[in-house]
Amino acid sequence: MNIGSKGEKTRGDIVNCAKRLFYEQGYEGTSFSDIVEASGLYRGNIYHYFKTKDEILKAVIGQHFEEFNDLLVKWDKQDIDPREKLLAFSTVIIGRQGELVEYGCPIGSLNTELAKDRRDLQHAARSLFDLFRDWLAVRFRELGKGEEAEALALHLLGRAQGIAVIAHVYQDEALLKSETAQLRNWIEKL
Amino acid sequence: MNIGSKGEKTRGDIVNCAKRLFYEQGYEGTSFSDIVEASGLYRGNIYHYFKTKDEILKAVIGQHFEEFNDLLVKWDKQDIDPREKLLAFSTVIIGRQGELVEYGCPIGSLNTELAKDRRDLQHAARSLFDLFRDWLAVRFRELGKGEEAEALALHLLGRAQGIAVIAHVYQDEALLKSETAQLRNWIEKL
DNA sequence: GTCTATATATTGATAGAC
DNA sequence: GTCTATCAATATATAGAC
Repeated sequence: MNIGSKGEKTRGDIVNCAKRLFYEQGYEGTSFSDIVEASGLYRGNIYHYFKTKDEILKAVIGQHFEEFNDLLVKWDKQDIDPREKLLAFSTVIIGRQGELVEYGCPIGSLNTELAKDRRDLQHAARSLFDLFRDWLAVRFRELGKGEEAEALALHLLGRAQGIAVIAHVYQDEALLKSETAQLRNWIEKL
Repeated sequence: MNIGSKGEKTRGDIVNCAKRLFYEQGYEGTSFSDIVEASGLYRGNIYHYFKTKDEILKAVIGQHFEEFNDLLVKWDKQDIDPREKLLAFSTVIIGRQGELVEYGCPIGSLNTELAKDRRDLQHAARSLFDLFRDWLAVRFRELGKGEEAEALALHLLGRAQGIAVIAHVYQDEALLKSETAQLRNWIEKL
């Protein structure tokens, strides 16, 4: 398949469509027919690009990974100190407030769903956590945290996940903001 | 239906069976046939007690509520100071370490799943969060936290959820323990 | 209250004409 | 690469004899 071909566009349309549906309805909660309807394509057409629904999910996870990675690379190119980068991370949480409150954290909720009964797919989804964990650990090392860096990265990830879960469960934007402010305060005092 | 009748036992068997399956496989991930097989009952027999699968889930949520409530009442009857009670709460998190690492927090993962596309059922599941939130708020008020009490209760709930998500995603008991120790430390310094 | 048989819709997936 | 038709399995749910 050539770059810029029609096929590549169609494939990308399928992935972006599925990415939104999986986020809003969950993976199991989204049927193949949902993807057919939302994309406006024909069933057979989608199966031409992806042999199974699982393959679509893997492509969706790859798409998430690319987007988040681009964001992290963008921050790294900016000449700001590590603490500012950590604060930028904490801001991502409330970046799309409405979406997070309505559908939860796209990474956390996907992993939580898949870890129940599709651990094979969860291993793929976990790569999204790894991406942030590794990036955060480097930032903490730059802050002089040395051996603590890895633990601090996981701690920060956990704090962010906890905030996302509670804000999602209670559909509460104010709670999301106040908890995020506390997290930013924790970063600033480090 | 009379107390102690055979029907009540059968009904209880169905609920306990479904409770375990919903926890281990998720609600959507558990089929009616799974409940039939695991309980050893006949399809029609189960439908005799519950009109729909949703009704089974509501009964399961009620069962969770009763068990957690009994636990909180038990703690309240013990003559220990509020801080000790908060520490007891933090210990519940690691109470069944293996289970939490393997299947996640039963309350959090259920709410996260249902919030995606079954918000009606999630409202029922949220009552489990409310149970702990209210109990924690009273404990913080007893600690003299006044108006902060409600926010502290939600903060602690979020911290616990974050720890559960990360420990579950990474299947890491050591992480669960170290993060819980940090949380206990936070409580002791309050 | 127990047990069997079946209805009906939806699922993910395939075959093959164009 | 597009489009239609359909498959086999599984889902929840129901009817009704015993």
